[in-house]
Amino acid sequence: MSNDPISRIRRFNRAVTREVGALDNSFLGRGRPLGAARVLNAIGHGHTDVAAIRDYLGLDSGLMSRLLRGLEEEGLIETEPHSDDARRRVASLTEAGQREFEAYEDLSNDRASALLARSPHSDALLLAMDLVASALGRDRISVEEIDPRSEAARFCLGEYYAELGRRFEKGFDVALSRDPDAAAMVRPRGVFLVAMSDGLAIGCVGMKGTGGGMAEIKRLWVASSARGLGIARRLMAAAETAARELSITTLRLDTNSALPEALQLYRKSGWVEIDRFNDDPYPDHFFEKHL
Amino acid sequence: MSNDPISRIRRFNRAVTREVGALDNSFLGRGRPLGAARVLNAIGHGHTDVAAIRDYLGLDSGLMSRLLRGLEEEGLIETEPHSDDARRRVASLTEAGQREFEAYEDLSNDRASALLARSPHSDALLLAMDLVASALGRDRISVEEIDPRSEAARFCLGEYYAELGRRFEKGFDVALSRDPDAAAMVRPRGVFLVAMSDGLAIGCVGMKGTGGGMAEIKRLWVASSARGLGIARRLMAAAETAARELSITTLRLDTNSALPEALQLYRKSGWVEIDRFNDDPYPDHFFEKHL
DNA sequence: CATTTTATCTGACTTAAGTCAGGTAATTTG
DNA sequence: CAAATTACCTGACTTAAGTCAGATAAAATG
Repeated sequence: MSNDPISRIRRFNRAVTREVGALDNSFLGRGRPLGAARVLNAIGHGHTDVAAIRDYLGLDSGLMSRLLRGLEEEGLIETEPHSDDARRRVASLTEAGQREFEAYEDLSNDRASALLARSPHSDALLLAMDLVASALGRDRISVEEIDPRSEAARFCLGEYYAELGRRFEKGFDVALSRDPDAAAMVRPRGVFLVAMSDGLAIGCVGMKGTGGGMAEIKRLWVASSARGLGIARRLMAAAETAARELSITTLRLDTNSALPEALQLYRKSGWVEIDRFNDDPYPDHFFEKHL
Repeated sequence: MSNDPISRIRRFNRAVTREVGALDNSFLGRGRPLGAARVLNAIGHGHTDVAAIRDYLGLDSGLMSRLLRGLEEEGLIETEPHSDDARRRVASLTEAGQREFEAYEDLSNDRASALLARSPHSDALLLAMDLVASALGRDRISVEEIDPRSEAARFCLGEYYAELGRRFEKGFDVALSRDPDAAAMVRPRGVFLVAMSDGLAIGCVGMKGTGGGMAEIKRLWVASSARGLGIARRLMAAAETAARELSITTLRLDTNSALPEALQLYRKSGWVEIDRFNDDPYPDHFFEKHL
């Protein structure tokens, strides 16, 4: 009765509603009703099209219109007709609006810092929060193509190397491995894909063109807090789609038996094991797939 | 920028606000404003005193009064003066009110089940939710004395034995250990204490009187999702307080080196290591503390 | 026992949020 | 190019939520 799954979820909801309730109040305390603050926030976060904001916040068009007029009168935003379609309007922050938006952001950040500061074992708490957020937001996880030298990509690679270091008995040193240079993972030679969940990178995969209709899959990683959501499968599928677009007909990859989930995924999705095709010291399994 | 702790907490808040927002709507859909539904719920959950409800929900006394009249007119609740103090009023559910309250409970349970059903790896998700709920609710964790044969106590003991099974190389079989009989952990011979966090038992400790001003500390356990919150320390402190009340002057306990956190706690809190005092096959360390 | 305090109630108000029926101007469609 | 559609705006309305100043009756206080 007190420890069954449903009670545990409801307990979680109660605990979090309290906390989030307190966090929602950060919208207050600046002398502006919640509706107006939400619109200001939406604009600050890049929702400029009035219809997009209305849709995002689920507002009636009449209410939306009034909220926009209110923010305009406060001198926080400006609106102008859309350049392509004069019926539509686009909103943007004025300088004062930008400052006000940042003040709200600071309030939210302060709440988050305060929560962190009063939590011991904050690493475990953050991991648990990541897991919950990824599970709740699983329908909104997207796979995006980014530059392998970008911040999100470097974050993923750092986590990937750290994971290998933990998994391999003798650790992992990037310098000893054949580090694929980033330029080979940019179109038209290859691609680098990340899985994004509400702004956080939770997985990645690289495809490195090697010439002659061939490419190698590298750096497949999924955050431990996001496993079991089918993300590796989605990343691999997206990589194969990109490969076809780039007229690549044969994909190869190497991996290690310390990564059994990866081995299982490859075997289940049409890859066939082949002989060693490089002298990298880490891998002990080699696969190939014809597209 | 996208993977720092503060961003991760804010991502968690966004994800959970969506979910909880959807859950809050379970209060709607029954043709009753949120305020009235919250009061009905509070009464259903045992807050009968009007002042207590007002305090719990943070409502103005005027508003509270009107909400109560509304629920009374709907035939869902009844109020009567408090028997000790006729200024105060106590509210209770009518039969119709009880049914309505249960309908709300069912809606909440359904939402929770739906979340569970669409989540793979629900064990990991539930553990993460427990951890977050315990961390957010750490200020509301209480230590309570309960019967060692009650459901909450048996849940704790089950988790404790499972934990020993995982920690000990050769597993753990209760039958081989000197299972303290429950009667020895009830006043006046001893006590059994649990740590409760918003309705969930997250830790326990037993004290078993052995006669002659002596007692043994048994079954100290804290849920993995609630470690680092100082719960073991609070449980032990509460057990010592209870021991003094029961005129016990010497406490003893046995433990195992596979439980290093426990060993460290005992050493830091005034326990001294002594020679083996029983022939139980599991323990390899023995401690004593004079009160 | 008169005074003060406490718990609740009532009436008069305000604000926020949302709904709905037109209205206007730009754009799309047949 | 007339008719329909679309995007947004405006005015009139409703509901929910909350605030505040007394009113009332019971209980506590000196």
